[in-house]
Amino acid sequence: MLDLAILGLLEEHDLHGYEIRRQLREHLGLLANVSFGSIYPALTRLEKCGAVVATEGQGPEPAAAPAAPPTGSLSGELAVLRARRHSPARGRRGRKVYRITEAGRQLFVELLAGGGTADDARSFGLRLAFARHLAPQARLALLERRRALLVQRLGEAEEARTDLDVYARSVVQHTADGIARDISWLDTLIASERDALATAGTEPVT
Amino acid sequence: MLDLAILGLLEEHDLHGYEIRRQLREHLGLLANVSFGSIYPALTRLEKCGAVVATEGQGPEPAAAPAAPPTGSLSGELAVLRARRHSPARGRRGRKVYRITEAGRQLFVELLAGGGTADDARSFGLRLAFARHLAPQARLALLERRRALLVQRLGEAEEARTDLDVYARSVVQHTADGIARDISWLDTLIASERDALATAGTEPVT
DNA sequence: GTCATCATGTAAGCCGTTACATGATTGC
DNA sequence: GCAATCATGTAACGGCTTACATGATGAC
Repeated sequence: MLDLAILGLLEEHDLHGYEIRRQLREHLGLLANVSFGSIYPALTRLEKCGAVVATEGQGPEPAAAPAAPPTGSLSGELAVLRARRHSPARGRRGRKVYRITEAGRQLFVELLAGGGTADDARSFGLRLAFARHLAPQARLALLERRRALLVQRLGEAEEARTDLDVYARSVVQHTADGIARDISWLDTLIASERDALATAGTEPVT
Repeated sequence: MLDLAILGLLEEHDLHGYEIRRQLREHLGLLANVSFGSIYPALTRLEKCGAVVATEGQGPEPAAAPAAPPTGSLSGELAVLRARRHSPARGRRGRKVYRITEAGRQLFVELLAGGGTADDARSFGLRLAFARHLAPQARLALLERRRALLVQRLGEAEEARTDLDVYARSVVQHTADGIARDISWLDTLIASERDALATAGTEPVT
């Protein structure tokens, strides 16, 4: 799951571990408190399996900065600014900057589409947050798979409507309501995906 | 966290491991899929530290069944029925039936009140589900602590309102809405707790 | 010169999972 | 006799956390 997040960030721009962590805490509310103890080993692992390469941060980092405007990714630009902020002097210790490879991109899409067996809400939220990188049909599939799962859960939750005291009942009820809410959220997302797909047929997107 | 759940169930009636698992899957939607691989080690651990004792399931289980009506716990009675259903012949292999001890009860209340550092939703849900066993003020404290935490989280989520594409934004937004919803749920619970406390002052409960 | 921040990493441990091994009882 | 269910346990592993160790850089 962390792998997915890391690859997702690297997909947009090269980063070093420390920065990855900050980005995670900052604009992905999910996966706040990930710690270095998770990130660095994950990066090492990803490097070992060829999904990323470490470019030793030498030179004035020719890859990330110069081509800033056309990326369309504001967060990318922010990251560059932040990275630059303190580095007129350059170098700044080891600072291993990682870049995603073609293999990494493949792995990313695979994880994104649901290859991993992870079923939890965080996992799904993360996938959806990066859904832009997914093909429209894959995106739709992701949403519908999740929807089906939640519908099933809701069914189970309702069938478990046994006795229970006030507090337990309240918890169960609130949880069930939450699932229902998630489902209708998914419904709107699915609808807009369908729309996009339909209009794409008649009027191709740029 | 599992300890808490186990102690909570044992608080109401003696059970063996297999049955504990079923009860968890059945009417606690949270903590479904807990597996034997977790439960048995947990029971062993709890036994070792004196929180529960294993009564070897000998004899016609004199503790659980005869005193059924006054428990007020419907789920308890169901469990007894289920346990009896297949056991006119008695014995049924080892079947270690566990009973909670005084020390266990203490540990339970401690865990329940929030001694453990666990901050996640499941942990809280579990605690609240067993909140009946908590003193009114402790219950209120639990709710308010949770509320405070969620308010803080919500603040962080809103401040992280950076760029982000449609999908990521939707996830963040949905998450934030969920937190807001949780908070207002807590508000109703807190209000009714306060009510109960206030009326208890003027008109003592039986 | 010293403190905060940036930056990378290792080690130990927790808490849970899956998969495996074992065996009794009951129903057909 | 055989399969399903009940019942208990062990072993290996996974993923993430905390705490620790290290060191460079820049601000004051």
